[in-house]
Amino acid sequence: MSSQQNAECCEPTLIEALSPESAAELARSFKVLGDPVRLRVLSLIAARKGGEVCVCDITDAFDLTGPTISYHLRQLREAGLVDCQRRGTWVYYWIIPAKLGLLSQFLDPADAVVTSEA
Amino acid sequence: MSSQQNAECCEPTLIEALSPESAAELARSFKVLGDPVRLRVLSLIAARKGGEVCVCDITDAFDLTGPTISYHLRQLREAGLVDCQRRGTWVYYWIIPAKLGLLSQFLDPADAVVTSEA
DNA sequence: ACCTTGTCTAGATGACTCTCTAAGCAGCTT
DNA sequence: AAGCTGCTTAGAGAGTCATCTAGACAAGGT
Repeated sequence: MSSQQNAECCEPTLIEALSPESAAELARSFKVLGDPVRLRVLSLIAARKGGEVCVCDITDAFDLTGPTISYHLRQLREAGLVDCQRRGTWVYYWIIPAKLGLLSQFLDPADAVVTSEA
Repeated sequence: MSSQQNAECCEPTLIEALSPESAAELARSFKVLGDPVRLRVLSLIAARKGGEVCVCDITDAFDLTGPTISYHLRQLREAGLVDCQRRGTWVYYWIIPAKLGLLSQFLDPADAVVTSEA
């Protein structure tokens, strides 16, 4: 948990030459976002008032088996996009906004950086 | 060309319940971003002064065959992330910023929307 | 102690992805 | 027109992914 590597020299953005290493790392995150089920799971969590959702609520929202939802949650977890905690019988998931913000800024560095005008 | 569907009712963001259709469409875009080669190609184009890059320059930057680069460029094209034009012998590619901005805002709606505090 | 319910892991399978080689088209140049 | 270079398409193969069923683990209730 809490392994955001934001302590590097600077976050990469699209308008800078991207090293193969940064590209590989970013691609891993975007690949996890590249599945409709995972996007809907993320959205379901993000839209929830308390910011937390029980796995059973997620499973109920899809026509998929428990193990399949569990698989997708693991992908999201390993990508650092969500984290979870067991509380008694149930396991609750929540979003890690910093990670999403990082990816967002990579795609649209205009927010953070003055783009290089010719 | 110029098929940005930004004329819909409103762009989806993470903090709103995401319809399966929107999820499928967004996932298609993120999936295309989920490859290190394609990210580096995008970055290479975005970082270029004039905003345009010839395919041969892209091919030179990778240890991959021409057809493989061509395959990735097609993925990017079909996702609406880049567009291209043949000029004489060479084909030039450029980025479609609006599409990237859309994806960026989806991930970090805080820029555009006041997030729902509990 | 046992059963029930919630969640995860293991293993299998069909589908898709990325890469290559071979071949094709487009446009120069001579 | 013949050949060369730049780029794309076609088809094949190795690897990866999403899904399932079966089984295991965890926690609570009786």
